[in-house]
Amino acid sequence: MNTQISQTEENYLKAIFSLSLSQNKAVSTNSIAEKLNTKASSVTDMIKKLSDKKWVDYVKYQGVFLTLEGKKIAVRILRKHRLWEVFLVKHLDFTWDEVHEVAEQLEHVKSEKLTQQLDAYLEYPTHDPHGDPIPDEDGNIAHHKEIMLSAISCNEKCTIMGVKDSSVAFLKYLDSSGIQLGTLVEVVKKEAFDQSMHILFEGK
Amino acid sequence: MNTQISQTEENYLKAIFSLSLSQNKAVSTNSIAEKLNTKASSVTDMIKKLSDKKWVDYVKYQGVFLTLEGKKIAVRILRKHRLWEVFLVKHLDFTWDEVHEVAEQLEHVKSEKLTQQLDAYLEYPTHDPHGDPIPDEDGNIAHHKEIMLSAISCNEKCTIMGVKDSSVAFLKYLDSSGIQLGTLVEVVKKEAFDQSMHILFEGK
DNA sequence: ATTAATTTTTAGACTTGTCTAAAAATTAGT
DNA sequence: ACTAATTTTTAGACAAGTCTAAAAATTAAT
Repeated sequence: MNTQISQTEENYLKAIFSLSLSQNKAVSTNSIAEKLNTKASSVTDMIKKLSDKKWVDYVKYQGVFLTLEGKKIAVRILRKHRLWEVFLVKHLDFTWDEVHEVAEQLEHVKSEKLTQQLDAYLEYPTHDPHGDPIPDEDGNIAHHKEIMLSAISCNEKCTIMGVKDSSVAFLKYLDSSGIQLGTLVEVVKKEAFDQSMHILFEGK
Repeated sequence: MNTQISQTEENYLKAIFSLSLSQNKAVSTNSIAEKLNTKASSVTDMIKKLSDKKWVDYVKYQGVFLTLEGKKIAVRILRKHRLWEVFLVKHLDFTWDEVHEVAEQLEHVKSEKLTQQLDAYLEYPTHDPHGDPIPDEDGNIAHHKEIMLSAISCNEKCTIMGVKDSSVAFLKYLDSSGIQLGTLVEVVKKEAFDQSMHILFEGK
């Protein structure tokens, strides 16, 4: 019996974890397939393996939930991913829109010591460059209740703590607009017809 | 046609490169199998693929040579491996006998920018923690002619620049003896019958 | 409550990388 | 030079992960 987890398995657990955060129902086969750019049939096959290994609870046609063990694994990978992102930005001059694909590779490197030492070296960061919280060694994730900018009403002020859409294009757009994490923003005007908004920050 | 190189292919090229350094004949199927802890039949299969991709010149029953392109790839991996080793020792408190297996994983991370920035961050190191030279961006490898300690005659002094046997056990033995890279050593006595030697350093 | 649309699963096939066992080629020994 | 030992290759099989096409189950719609 193969006792070592594969990168593919890790990616599935990570995807399932992330999908289960935004809902409290079982995660559907299709949503996983979409997230991982693969086919539903491939997902079904993999789900069976993950289920055999007791990392997900699976009921045919109903989708999956992560088990406690599955969640632990997913969080560990998330932790590594975000620590590496911090490293890349803080020490290797990466911009926040460049880190993702490299961190996707680095997160699979297996070494307890590496993760711990990296964490210490970075001085135990609590958030990654996108403002997302970094799980600690025991898997605890600090999360402050975030409010979508779109939910802010007129003339309110707030600080950008993180971004929901981490696509390279969107991050680049924010950069070019001069908006960074921590930027204080004020909603000035909202167009009723398309929900686009005019915001004010640092005088612009 | 698959244009991206796999980790397995990278490991084969690296193995072939390292084997071709210690000889100037074609690298044999068996020696590769031994190095990679696999079977000769698997090596034959892989060699055919590498040959199709023009990374090795292969003549049946004669073994392989790396092509220029194959050598380039191998050297790039070696460079990454050794840069990561420096990082692990310099910044993450790894000892030189711990770095190898982690570097084996990190060396496969694909990002030009990552390698370049890491190199810059480490201030362009020329040697890894074992004293082996780090290829530069163009693949040039600095090598000073090293002399085996066993070739030193009585009462001569020399400085340890690198180690040939990088096995964990041997490195730990050196550590526990207090011998490090750069240690000045003097050969005091050589036993004629088994070539074992008594050496003196820093008073011991 | 049946039919229609969608989602999920199964069945069979393909790729990568591996293995064992047997055949072919090379090298070594006398 | 001819047999023996070794090395290398071939043939066929297997595991992981993926795909397409078709079948089964679920959900939606009238």
